[in-house]
Amino acid sequence: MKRSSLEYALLGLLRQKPQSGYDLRKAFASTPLRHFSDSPGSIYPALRRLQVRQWVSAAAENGSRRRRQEFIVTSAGARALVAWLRQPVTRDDVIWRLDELVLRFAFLDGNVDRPDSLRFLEEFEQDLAGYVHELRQFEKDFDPQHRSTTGYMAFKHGVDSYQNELQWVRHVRKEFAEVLS
Amino acid sequence: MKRSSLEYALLGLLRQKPQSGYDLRKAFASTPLRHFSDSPGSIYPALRRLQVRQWVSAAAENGSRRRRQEFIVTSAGARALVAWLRQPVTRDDVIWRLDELVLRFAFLDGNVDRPDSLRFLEEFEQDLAGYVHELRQFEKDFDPQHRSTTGYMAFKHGVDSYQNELQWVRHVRKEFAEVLS
DNA sequence: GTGCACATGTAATGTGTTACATGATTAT
DNA sequence: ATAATCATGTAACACATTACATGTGCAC
Repeated sequence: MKRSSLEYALLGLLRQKPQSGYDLRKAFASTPLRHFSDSPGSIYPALRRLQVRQWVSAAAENGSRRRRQEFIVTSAGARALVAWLRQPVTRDDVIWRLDELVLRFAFLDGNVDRPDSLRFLEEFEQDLAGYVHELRQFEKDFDPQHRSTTGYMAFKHGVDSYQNELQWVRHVRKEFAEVLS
Repeated sequence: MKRSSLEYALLGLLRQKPQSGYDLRKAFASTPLRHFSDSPGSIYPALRRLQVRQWVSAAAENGSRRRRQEFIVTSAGARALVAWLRQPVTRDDVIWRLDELVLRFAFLDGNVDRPDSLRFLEEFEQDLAGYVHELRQFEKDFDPQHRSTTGYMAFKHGVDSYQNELQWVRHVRKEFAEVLS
């Protein structure tokens, strides 16, 4: 069940617009975001996996003689994407897969309805707030003497990063809540 | 040459204090930070690799009859760690390996001198500032209509994250510069 | 005497990275 | 003509994850 986030990223992009592997590579290369490699060695095999799983289907384009295949998301693929988006947000997601949560957020639009989006953000905020609280607790308890200075600073910076993330989620959630009411 | 950051994380921790694989696992499990798994399947093989490369040496402990081996960093290992820390910071590091840069920062203490630390921070700030500028540029240029709303928000959030990171680096660099002068 | 923490490992699997490879079309 | 871009792929390699496996010492 646990698929790589690259596969979902491809699926999400293909939902927005059917395109070729090359197009997707360019999207990753030009979009300054999201840490997906534009190397053919990652994207083409991933597309192949999606195709085998029948989450996308390939249509050979013959507009030009140049070889090129566009991928489109099948209905099964769309269901899989929505299921991924609708998954409950867990504490582990917040700790280990924060990037994936942001990716899920990015694809909410057009794939799930507003109540679902709001629920996603509420869970996100809840778990993130809980984790930030834990980190603050840990920060208070531990003895700064035992750590190196830069080590301690790096730790505090980590906590601040999560705090910033939390502020963003709160802000976004409020926006969503307003529009809904 | 490109070693996994897990290996350097282990090396850095072992430099701070010789300890066993189990101790390191506990450190990863209890420290709420840095996304290293505490699974034996990652740590023990990594230690083995370090040992084969002679960056650490294992000393069997026989204080108790319980089996346990402590690892200590060899001089070659220490040199490798320092070489890793002293590497120039590149744009690619900033984009693809930000976490590794923070990890390097955490281990500066006790391994490189202040001028080297300062140089690290200067390069970090430079490259990060350049990248943030690029992102802002990209943000201005592209057409918000073509993207989904949440997609656009996620992008802006990404930029903000980098901006926050930059602020932190600037702040830390100033602290370091003051102490040095 | 049973369960828990200590302590170390291996095997299967999936997947990302890098490098290599091929060929078509367009621009200069 | 030749370089750049379009377009797709494979192979080798390293690595992380997960699950499984084994055994010791201590506390209750």
